Amino acid sequence: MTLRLYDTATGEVRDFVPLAAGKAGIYVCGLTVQSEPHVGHVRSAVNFDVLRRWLAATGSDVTFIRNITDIDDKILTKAADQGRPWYNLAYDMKRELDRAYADLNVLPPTYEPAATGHVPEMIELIELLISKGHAYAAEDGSGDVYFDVRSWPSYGELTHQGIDDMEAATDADPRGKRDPRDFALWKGWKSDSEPRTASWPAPWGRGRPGWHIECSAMAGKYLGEAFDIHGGGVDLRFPHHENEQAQSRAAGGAFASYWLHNAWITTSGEKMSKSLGNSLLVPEVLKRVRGIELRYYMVAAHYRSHVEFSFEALDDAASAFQRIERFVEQYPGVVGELPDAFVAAMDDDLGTPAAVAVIHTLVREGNAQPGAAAKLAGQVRAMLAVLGLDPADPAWAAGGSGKAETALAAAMELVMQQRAKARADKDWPTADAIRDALAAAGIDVEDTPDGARWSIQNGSV
RNA sequence: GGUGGGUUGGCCGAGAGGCGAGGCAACGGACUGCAAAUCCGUGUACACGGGUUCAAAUCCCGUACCCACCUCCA
Repeated sequence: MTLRLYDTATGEVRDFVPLAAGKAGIYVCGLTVQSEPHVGHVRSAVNFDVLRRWLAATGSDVTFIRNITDIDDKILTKAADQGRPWYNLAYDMKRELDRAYADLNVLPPTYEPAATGHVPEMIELIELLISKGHAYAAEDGSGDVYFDVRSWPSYGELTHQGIDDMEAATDADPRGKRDPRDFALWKGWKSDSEPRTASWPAPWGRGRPGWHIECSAMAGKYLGEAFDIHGGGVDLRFPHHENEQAQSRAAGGAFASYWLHNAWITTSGEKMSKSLGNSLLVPEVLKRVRGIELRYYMVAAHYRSHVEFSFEALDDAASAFQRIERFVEQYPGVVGELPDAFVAAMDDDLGTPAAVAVIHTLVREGNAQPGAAAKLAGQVRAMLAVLGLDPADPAWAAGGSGKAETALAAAMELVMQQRAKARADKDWPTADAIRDALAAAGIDVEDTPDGARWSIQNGSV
C-alpha cells in the first residue's frame, strides 16, 4: 500500500514518492507570532502533525521543519500600539503558541527556525536572484528589493493563474516596482517610523526581509533545494507559496515535490481572524474540553474540509472521544497492530474520518465481546497513537504537581469505602447521597460488576 | 474578471454510480437497588431543475446560494 496525497500543484491525489526512499522532508509554514493563538491557528499544526506521525509510523525517517515568522508589519504595528519592543511581543506570543502546541500534543518539529535568525541566508538568496536577473533593487532609493515576476515565465503555476488575469493590487504602493505584481524580497528601513532594532545591514541598505523569502531560505537550508512536502493553510497558496516557489525555482532549486494545504476552521461562516472575542483562543477553549478532546475534534474531520466551529460540535466530539477512552483505558499497556482498514484510510490522503470510524467500530466490538477486548484495545491504542490521541501518552499528563492527585486518590478511597459499605447494607439513600454530592463536586461515580469507579468530569482536568 | 472549494438526516461529519461510514442527540429494549457505562434495536439524508443509466448523493447540462484567495491572514 502506498500513501497518496492531494497535491495542490497538480490538483489531484497522487502517490507519494519521496526523493530518497525511506525519508521524508517536510516544511510547514508556521505562524506569525503577533497574537494569541486561536483554535483555527493550531489546526494546521495538528493536521501536519498527523501527517508526520503517519509517515513515521509507516517507516519513514522524517525531517520536519516548521518556521515561525517573528518579524513583520503586524508585529511592528502591534508592538508599537502596546508600547513595547517588537521582539518582546513576538517572543511572548511564541511562548503562548508553544504552550498551545503542547496542550494539543503536537510534536516539536525537528527544528523551528525563526526568520530573524536567518537574515544572512536570505541576503545570500536575494543576491543570487539579482545576479540571475530575477530581482532588482528599487530605483526610488527606498532600499526595497523586488522579485521580477515578468522574468519568471512559470509564475502562477502553483495556483494555476495567468499573471495577466490577476488583479493588480490596488492598495499596494507601487513605489519602485516594475510591475505591480512584483513582491518584496527586502524592505528598506523606514527610519522615521520603524525601530532600528527591526533592521539589518544589507547590500541595499538597512532593512528587513520580505515575507516570502524567509521560507525559501530556511527550507533550502534545512531540507535542501529539493524536498518532499510543503504544507500550510489554504490562504497561503497565494501569494505566499506561489512566491516561495517562484523565488526558489528562479534561484535554481526544484523546491517542494508536493504541496499540501489544510482548510479553515470558521466561525459563523467567517474566517476566525475576523471574529472577535477571546472565547476561541486555545486556552479558553481548553477550559471547556481537554486538549485531547480538542485534538480529536480536529482529527475527526478531514484536513481539506472546512470546519464550522461550534461548541456544540466540540462537546459532541468530546463525548465521542470519551467513549473510546473509557474502552481503551481498561487495558493499559496493551499495544497491537494497525488494522488494514485503518492503514487504507490513512494512506488515502490522510483519511482521518474513516480512520476514526475504524476506531469506533473496534471499540463497539470490544465492548460487545469481552473475550476479544484486550486484543482490540491494543489495536485501538495503536491507532490512537498514530493520531496523537493515546490517552496514556505522557504528553497529556502535563501540569499539576502530582501531590494533589495523590491526596485526592487517598481521600476518594475513603469515600468510596463508605459508599461501598452503604451499598452492602442496602442503604441506598446514603449511597445515592454520596454519589450525588460527588457529582456536584465534579466527580462521576459508576458502579460496575468489579466495584465502583470514579473519574473527574470532563473539562475539569 | 481570474483561481480554488462548498451545499449530505435533529446536529457533526465521511463517501463519490449499485448493498444506509462513523459519532453525538432522540426513542424503545436488555443490564442495574436506582443510575452511569455497555450492548441490541429504531432513521430511507444528500441545494434546486433537467438529462445519461438497468441503477445517480455520486456522471453530464443548467440554476441558486455560500466561502476562500488574487501581494505580508493558518
